[in-house]
Amino acid sequence: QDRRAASQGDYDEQDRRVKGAEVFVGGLPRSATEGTLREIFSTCGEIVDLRIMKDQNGVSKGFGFVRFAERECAYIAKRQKNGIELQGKRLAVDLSLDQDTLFFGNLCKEWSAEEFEELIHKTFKDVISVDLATASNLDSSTSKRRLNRGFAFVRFSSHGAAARVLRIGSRTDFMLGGILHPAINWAERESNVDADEMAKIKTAFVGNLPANANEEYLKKLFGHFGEVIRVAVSRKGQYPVGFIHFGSRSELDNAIKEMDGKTVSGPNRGPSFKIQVSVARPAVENDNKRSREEVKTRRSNVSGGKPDYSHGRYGHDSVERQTKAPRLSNRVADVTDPYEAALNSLPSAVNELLLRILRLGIGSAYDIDIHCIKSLSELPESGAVAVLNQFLITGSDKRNKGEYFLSLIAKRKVEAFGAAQILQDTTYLSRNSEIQTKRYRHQDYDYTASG
DNA sequence: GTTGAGCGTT
Repeated sequence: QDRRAASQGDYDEQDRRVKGAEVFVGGLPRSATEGTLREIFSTCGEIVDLRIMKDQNGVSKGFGFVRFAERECAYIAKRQKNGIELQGKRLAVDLSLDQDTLFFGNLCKEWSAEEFEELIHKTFKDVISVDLATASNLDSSTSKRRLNRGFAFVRFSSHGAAARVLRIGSRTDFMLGGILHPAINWAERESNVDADEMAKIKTAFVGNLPANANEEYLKKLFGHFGEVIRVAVSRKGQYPVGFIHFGSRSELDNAIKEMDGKTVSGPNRGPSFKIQVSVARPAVENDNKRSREEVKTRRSNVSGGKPDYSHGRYGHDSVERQTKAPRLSNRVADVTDPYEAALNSLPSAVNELLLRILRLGIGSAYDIDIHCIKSLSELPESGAVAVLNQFLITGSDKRNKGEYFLSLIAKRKVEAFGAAQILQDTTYLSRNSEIQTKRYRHQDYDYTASG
């Protein structure tokens, strides 16, 4: 047990060291194994972790990840291996997105940013940053204490650290600050569902069910938590999953608290299993039936607008999401206005985000002046999107918004510049040969250990 | 061909 604790600690150390050192490998032939990957990439530097993603049946999905001991190795891997052929297929090698940020929803709106940050630091380790969505001017009419918007983004020192928190935090008894069960997810995997809507969800998602679980069985299990309006079992996947519609949110919260992670006996006193209960994801509304025009009007009439779950740190939000996102503006473009022209010259995703910030009053055209926009346009689209998302969340309570906006841009530019330097730096080639001759003991880390 | 688990029907 001590050894396990120690190795967990080492793992965290390792995690931190190798940040940014992972490559994504796409275009793998189905037959390629992890051994194949290792063979290919071991010439780039020391590999500390590598995996090929597979479906439930263990069939390769055709892509994988290789994590190196050093960041430089990832660049080398990209240079050396991107586009090479493997069994007739062209490999795609790029720096991995290496997600390390979690979305926290269903938070207590009374928490101040400071309180929440402290709470997060007390509850989890390896926290890098905490961004609680603060109120924009939505509630400016009320004189009472400013409420937060009920969601936050928390960044961790590594994917592994974030994944552990996701595991722990989506479990059971897990109550943040002892009072609520937060909705935790990977930050950029979420769609455009607003936090208020999320808090209204009264449906439980029930997972890890045995194959013979049915509606009746679930009804018996969950009936006494309150009013059960409807129970549904879906058998689309290889195991069934359940949905329990409760009469109120508190009944749902209680059911999660009591049931998630519990060992229960299966249907007809079948073998027992660990049931998993969580807040269901919001049902996807199908916009197809509704005309685009209707959507536009409906959305633009919502005063204040709604927060967006997509953190967009990497600015490559799915096209699907982009097309679903409310198309802004009944604005009449005035092309003679240089400010308007600068706005229009931005990529559409950037333009929309910026318009949203202006519309929500998180920043004004006075704060985000034409200089800011020019500076923003010098960033790659993904960087600009990231800056705007960051501003969207943290900008509203900043004193000098224009300065803050520019500082976010500057940070991005330094990052971009730094990366370019690394790529052009020839010294890493000689370092590479050093790395190759060094022999490290490869350690297998226990991903399943739950701190 | 960007994961890390799983999310449907009235």
